[in-house]
Amino acid sequence: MKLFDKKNIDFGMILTQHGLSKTSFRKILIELFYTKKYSLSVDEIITNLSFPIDKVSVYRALNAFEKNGLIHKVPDMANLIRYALCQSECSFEKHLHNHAHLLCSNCNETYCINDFKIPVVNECKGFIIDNLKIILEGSCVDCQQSYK
Amino acid sequence: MKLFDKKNIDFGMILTQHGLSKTSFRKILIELFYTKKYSLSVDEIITNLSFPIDKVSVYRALNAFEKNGLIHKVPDMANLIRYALCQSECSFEKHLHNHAHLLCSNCNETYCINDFKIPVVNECKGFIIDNLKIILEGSCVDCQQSYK
DNA sequence: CAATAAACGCAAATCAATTGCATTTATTGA
DNA sequence: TCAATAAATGCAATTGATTTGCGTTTATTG
Repeated sequence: MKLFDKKNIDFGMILTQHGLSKTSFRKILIELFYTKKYSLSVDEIITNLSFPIDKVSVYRALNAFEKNGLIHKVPDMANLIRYALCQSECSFEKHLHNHAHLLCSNCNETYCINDFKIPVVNECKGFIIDNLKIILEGSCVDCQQSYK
Repeated sequence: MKLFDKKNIDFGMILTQHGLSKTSFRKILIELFYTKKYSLSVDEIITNLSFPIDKVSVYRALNAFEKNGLIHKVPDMANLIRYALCQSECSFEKHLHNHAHLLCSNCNETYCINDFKIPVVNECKGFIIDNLKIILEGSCVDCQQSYK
C-alpha cells in the first residue's frame, strides 16, 4: 500500500526544501521514513540501517527533521517516542499536529487520523484547548486478519 | 470545589479496601491525592510532604496504588508521568482508563472527561481500539479568568 | 506477641535523551 | 573550483526519570 514510488523521489531535494543539509546519513534517514510505512523509534532506525551510526546522530537528525517540519513525534502508550512523516499540511513555519494517531500494538503501524475532531463533551466547557495528544492503540486490519 | 470532606474519609480504610497495607506514609499519600484536586508528579508529591521521604518509596507506593486501582497515570504533553485518583468505576480487577484528560498548562489541574466518546472517523474503519491516551492541553476556566 | 510478609531507605544500576568538544563533512561565495 | 565558514558527526560524559538489590524497619496475621 505504498503511496509513492521510491525511484521518483529526490530525497536530497526534500531535505533542501526543508532547510536541512544533505548529508549522506540524512538522505538515507529520510528515505527510510518514506520506505517504512509505519512510525519509527530511534532503535528501529538503527536496526534498519546497513551501516553503523551513532545514536546521538540519530537523535540530532530527528530533532532537526522535526524542527523543520519533516517529521513529528508519535508517542506510544508506553511514553516512548516514535517519529512519523508529517502530512503535507506541515511546513517549516507551522506544524499541524492536532490530529490523532492509531497505533497498532502488533505491527507498530501508525495511522494518522486527519479528520479527527474533538468531540464536544459537557466537561470541556470553558476549557481552551491548545494542544492535543491522542493515541488510540489497538489492532489494525492487517493484524486482525492475520489472527484468523 | 472539593467533592468531599476530608474529615469524613477513612484513608486507612481506602487502602485496605484496595489491598494495600496501611503504612503511615501511604495513608498520607492517599490523603494528599484526595486533598489536591489536580494530578501529581513524584516531585510535587515530595514537595507537598512535611517530612523527608525517599523518592524510591514514592515510586513504589505509586506503582502499588496504580496496580490496585487507586490511581492511574496521567501523562502530560512533555511525556512526564503524573498520577491522578481513579474514578469510582476503577477497581482492583479492572482499570477503566479509557477517558480523556484535560490538562491545564498553567496550574497543572487535571480534569477527567468521562463522557468522552471516540468520534467515528473515516480512517478508523476496521481498527479495533483497545486503549486510549487522550490529553487535551490548554487553559482551564480559572486560569483564563486570572489573566483578565 | 511471635512469625511472616511487606514497605522503607540507601546505594547503585538502567534507560532514554542531551550536551560538550574535537573532527569531519557540507555549504557558500569569490 | 577552492578556500572560508557553518553544520553535522562520533565519542565520552552527563542528565533525569525510573528501577533494582538488599539489609533494616514496620505492618499484618494467627
